[in-house]
Amino acid sequence: MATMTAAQKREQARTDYDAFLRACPTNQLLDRLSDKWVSLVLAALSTGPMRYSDLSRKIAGVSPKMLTQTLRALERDGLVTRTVTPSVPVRVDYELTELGGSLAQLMTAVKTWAETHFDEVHAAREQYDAENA
Amino acid sequence: MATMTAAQKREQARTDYDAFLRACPTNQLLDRLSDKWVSLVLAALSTGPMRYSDLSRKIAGVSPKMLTQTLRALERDGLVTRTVTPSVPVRVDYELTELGGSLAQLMTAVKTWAETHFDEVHAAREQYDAENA
DNA sequence: TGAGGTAGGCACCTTCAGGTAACTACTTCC
DNA sequence: GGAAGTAGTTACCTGAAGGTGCCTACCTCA
Repeated sequence: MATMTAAQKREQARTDYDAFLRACPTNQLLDRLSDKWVSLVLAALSTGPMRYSDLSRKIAGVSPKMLTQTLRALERDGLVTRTVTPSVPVRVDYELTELGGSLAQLMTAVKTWAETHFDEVHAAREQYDAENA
Repeated sequence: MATMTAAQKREQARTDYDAFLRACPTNQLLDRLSDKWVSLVLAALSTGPMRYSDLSRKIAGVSPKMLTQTLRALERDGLVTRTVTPSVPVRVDYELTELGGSLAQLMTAVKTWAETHFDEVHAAREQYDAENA
């Protein structure tokens, strides 16, 4: 029948919306940026190329698993390059591509916003918390 | 003793870094933006004020729980205002503040980047997947 | 000779964010 | 009179992300 319960309609809408979101480039990029480690790796590499172990030291606290996973994802998206030098202890260098560099600039814009407006957000929070004591 | 195993040093570094990240305004903002529903609510409200039920319809698929949670967080950070009109079915309007508007503009910058570079990212992915077949 | 570095891979395990369902209290529409 | 809307709240539950530990294989330094 043509009639659906509200729950059924919501379910249908949810499925459609999920598909829409997965196809949306903005959403996909946000998924990338939102990754805790992606932003840190981008920031670390923005000063120049780095080796795997340099990264793991600079980004203290990252597990080898997540570092590898993050780097692979960035490499797949063409944001970093991975260069293997087959010397005796193998040496692997990671470097931002031009595309990766432009994304890092975007991150800088976010950073700038955060720094200039942080006081306002902080003040709003204190006020809100005080009012809803 | 002054000597620590590598694992202990990693653990220590992780704890320190976590504290550092929680204090970092950029990271806090990224946590906000990275929230799936926050970005959608911001986008929805950028066209003008909306009622609770309008939002839940426009952002199809959001559960009432998450919508409330998201709106409360945004209100707390001073990014949206919540106005209750005590008419007979109570009416609640949500609207972006000036601060929220500036954040929405930042989101627009992200959107623009995503749209202009999506093809490059997509091409890089296809190439990567082809090479690592 | 064994401890640590270099660049990860693999499998298990836990946690918690977010979804689901049910409820409020009052109203209007069919 | 019951179904649906308005604006949520509360309790419960699951799935997937991410952390931990253990492994390779070769090298160097003390």
